[in-house]
Amino acid sequence: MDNNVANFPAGEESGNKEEAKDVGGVGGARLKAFIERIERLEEEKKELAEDIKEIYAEAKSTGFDTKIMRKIVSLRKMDTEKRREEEELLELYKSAIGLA
Amino acid sequence: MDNNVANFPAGEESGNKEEAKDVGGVGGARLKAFIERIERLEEEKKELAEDIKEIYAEAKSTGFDTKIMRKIVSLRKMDTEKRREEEELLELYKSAIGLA
Amino acid sequence: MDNNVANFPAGEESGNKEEAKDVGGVGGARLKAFIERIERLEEEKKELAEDIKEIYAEAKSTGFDTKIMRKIVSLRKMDTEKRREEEELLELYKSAIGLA
Amino acid sequence: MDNNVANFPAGEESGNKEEAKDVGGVGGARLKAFIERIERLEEEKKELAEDIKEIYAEAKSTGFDTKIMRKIVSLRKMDTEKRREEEELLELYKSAIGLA
DNA sequence: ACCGTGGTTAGCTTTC
DNA sequence: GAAAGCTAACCACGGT
Repeated sequence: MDNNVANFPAGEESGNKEEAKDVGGVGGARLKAFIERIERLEEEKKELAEDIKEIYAEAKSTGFDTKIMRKIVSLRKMDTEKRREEEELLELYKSAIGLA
Repeated sequence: MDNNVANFPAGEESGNKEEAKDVGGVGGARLKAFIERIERLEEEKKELAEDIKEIYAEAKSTGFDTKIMRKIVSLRKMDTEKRREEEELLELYKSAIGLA
Repeated sequence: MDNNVANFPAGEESGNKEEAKDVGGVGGARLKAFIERIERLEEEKKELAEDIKEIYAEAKSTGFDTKIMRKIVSLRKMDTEKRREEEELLELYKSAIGLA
Repeated sequence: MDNNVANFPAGEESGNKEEAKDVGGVGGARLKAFIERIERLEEEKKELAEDIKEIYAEAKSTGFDTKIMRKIVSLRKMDTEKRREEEELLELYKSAIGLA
């Protein structure tokens, strides 16, 4: 068994092998679509990262200490995560004692 | 309201240091605004990361090998970056010879 | 002898470059020493990881739910880290207002 | 007082479920012991990681390129693992032909 | 027994 | 040049 739909270099279009997994055919098209969607999202992600950087820069030019700001953001994130995990733990307890 | 790490202990308002950053005053409000903007963007960033994960999952369930896909995306990104750097270099050349 | 990835191709011993990092000479010996120290420590680290695994296994065979245990450990670690970060933040504040 | 995540909400002590895991009773003590053993080991693990970092730092200050060093360590590890797997395979062969 | 998921770790990038 | 945060590969575990 192999899921080699994604096999590439693929010279000739012909069905030179019954194992040929649609290289360059519709599978290739689908793959391309997937990859382009991913790339688009990664592009957006990168832009957000840059926006964040800019905010820090702006804050800094306003006189704030970015190191402190980062620490604050980090602590608040930890709070959030902690609460989330505590809720998960509670769920876990409940299912452990058959209260799920 | 909840965990206001961003609310300051804020001792004396006085300018005990000419670099004093307006602790607890209007500066606190501005800081809070900055931090919330940052948190919002980080939230969006996280969502995008999840979207990307989902696409990989979808592709996988279609039969594609995600490890290969990741490699492809990575390679294409390198191409992009390389091209971008080459263009920057070209700009540099142009400005160097007064064609900016 | 076996896998001497750390043994250098090392051509001429000569100082053909004043930046030369002593390739194949005494530098090689020092490098080897560094690498072996690292490998030893990584080995110990690996053993600790295995010990931890064993404890979880033992706990599991005693009837505990390891998933819950892992969550507890994780939460307690977060507490520790949070406290540490809060102290750092305090220091940061102090130095920011010139009380360092 | 500190963060006793490990203390249980612990409702009825009774065996309200035959699957009940002794919540809050002697099981709690055992659990606590397990968790503390784990935390101790993880602490040691962390210290080793720091030691390793220091060695890299020291090597760097001696003029070595840590990036290269990391690659070497990684390659040697692969060698080691490969050899180990080959030996396992050999053992397998031996037992297969009754030479175990 | 395998797959999928989540956690861990190491390496890279960027900041100070 | 050192330190930290972010990202991406890796691995181990639990569930099906």
